[in-house]
Amino acid sequence: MGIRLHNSATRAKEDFVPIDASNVRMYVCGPTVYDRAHIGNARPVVVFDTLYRLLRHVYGEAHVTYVRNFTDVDDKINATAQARKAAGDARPLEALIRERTEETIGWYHADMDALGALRPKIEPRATDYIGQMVAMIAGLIAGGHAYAKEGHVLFRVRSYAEYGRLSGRSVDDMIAGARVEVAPFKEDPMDFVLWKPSDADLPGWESPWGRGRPGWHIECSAMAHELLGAEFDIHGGGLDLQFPHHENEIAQSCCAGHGFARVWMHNEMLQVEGKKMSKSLGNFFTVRDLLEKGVPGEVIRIVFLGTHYGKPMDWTAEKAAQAEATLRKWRGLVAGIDPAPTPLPGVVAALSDDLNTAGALAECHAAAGRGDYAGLLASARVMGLLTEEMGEWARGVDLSGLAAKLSTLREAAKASKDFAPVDALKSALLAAGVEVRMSKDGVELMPGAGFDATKLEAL
RNA sequence: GGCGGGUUGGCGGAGAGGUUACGCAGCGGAUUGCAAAUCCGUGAAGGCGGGUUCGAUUCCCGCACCCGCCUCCA
Repeated sequence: MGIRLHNSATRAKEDFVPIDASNVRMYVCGPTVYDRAHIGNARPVVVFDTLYRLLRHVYGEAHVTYVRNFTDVDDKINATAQARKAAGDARPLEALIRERTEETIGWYHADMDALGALRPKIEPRATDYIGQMVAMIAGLIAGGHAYAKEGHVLFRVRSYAEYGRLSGRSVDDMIAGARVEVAPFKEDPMDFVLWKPSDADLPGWESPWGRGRPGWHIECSAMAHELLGAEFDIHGGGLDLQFPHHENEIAQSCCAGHGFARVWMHNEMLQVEGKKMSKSLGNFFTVRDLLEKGVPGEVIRIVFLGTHYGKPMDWTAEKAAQAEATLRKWRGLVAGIDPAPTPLPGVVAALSDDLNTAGALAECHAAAGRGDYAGLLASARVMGLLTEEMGEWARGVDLSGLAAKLSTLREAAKASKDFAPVDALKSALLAAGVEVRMSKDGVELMPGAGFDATKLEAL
C-alpha cells in the first residue's frame, strides 16, 4: 500500500506518487533565527521529521532529499544586533547579525535534536542565496510579473490569475477586508515586496535596484529552485504560513516558470492548556524551557504524535505526564530486546495514511499488549521513538541499594509484624516517583512518572 | 467583514455506512502485610435539526458553538 497525503492545494487526500522515486524531494519552511524556538515551532519539525522518516523507510534513506531553510534576514534579528551595537559592541552590524544567527541556529539544532528530529539533508541560510533571489526577481521583472519603484521591487499580484487558490481567497475579497498595507509605491494594495532598500543601519546587498535586502517570501522560492529543481514533491509548513507566505511563493515561482511543489502540507496550530499560546496569557514557553523543567524530548515528541498533524493540538501537562508513563512502560518492555527487522505493517499502514501518527501509536499499544516487543521497538523507531539516543532520561539510576534496604526492612517487619518502617521508606520512594514493586520473590524499584532523583538523596 | 478548520465516552484521541479503536482514569476480581505493578473481566460516546439509506457517529444540507488565518508569531 502506498502513501496517501492530504494535499492542501487540492483539499483532498491523494496517492503520493513521487516525481522521481530515486530522489523524493521535500521542502519545509524553517525558523526565523532570532530567538529560541517555542513549543509551537516544534510541531512542524516533528511532523515533517516523521514524514521524512516514513519516506526514507519507503524509498530508502539515500533517496529522499529534505531541505529546511533558516531565515536569517529579518527585522527582529536586525533589532537584536542594533541593540547590541547600541549597548557598546564595536563590531560591525553584519558581524553582530552573524553572531546572533549563529547562536540561534546552534540553539535550534540542540533543541530539535532533543526531540529526536533528524537534521534535514540541506539547511540553507537565506543570506547564502541572495544572488539566486536577485536573479529570480530580475526574471520576474523581465516577465512583467514584478516592477521596481523607489528602491523597492514588488510582485504584481494581478499578473498571476491563480493567486489565492491555495488559501481559498480571492484578491478582491482580501482587498475588501482592508487589512493590507497600503504604500504609495504599490500599483495594487495586494502587491507584496520582493526587494526593499536598506539604509546604513540595516544589512544590505548590492542589487540592480540599489543596496537592499530581500522580502520574506522570495527566499523559499529561490532556495527550493536552487536545491530541489523547478518542480519537487512536497512543500510543508505551519498552517499560518499558508497565507500569505505560501501563496506568494507559488505566485513567484509559477510566474518564474517553475512547476514548484506538487503536494502542499500544513500542520494545524498548537495551543497550550486550551488557549492560544501568547506571552500575554503567560502560557508561552520554549522547547528549552520544557527540557530544563525535566520534560524529556521524547515525551514532547510522543505528545505531538498523539494528535493528527491536521488538527489543532493542545499541549497540556496532563498529556506530558501520561506520555511519560507510556514511554517508561514501553522502554521497560523493550529493554534488552532487539528490534524486529521491519516495523509492524499496521504501523506503516497508519503512517502511510496521511501520517496517522495517533493510529500508529495505537498499533504500538496493541503490539505491547500482545507481547510483540520486537515489533513494538521497530515500529516506535520508525517514528523516532524508543531510540537509544533518546533514552537517557529513562535509563535507571542505580536503585539497588535502596531496594536492598527496603527488602531488609521488609523481612524484619514480617517477623516483627511492625510494618511502619517499611511503609515510611515506601512512602518516601513513592513521593520521589519511584515505582515500588514488592512480591513474594523480593523487592523491585523502578523510576516511575515524575521520578525525581534529588528526592532520593536524603534516603 | 472574508476564508479555512473543528465539535466523538470522565479526559485524551483514531478509524470505519452496519461488527471492541486505542491510551489514561473508573468499577469488579486475582495477587499483596497494606499498596504499587501485573493479569483477568467490565460500564461509558459521537453538538443540534433535517435529508439520503434497510441502517449514519461515519455521506448531504442547515443551525449553534469553538478555533485559526487575513497583522513577515510555525
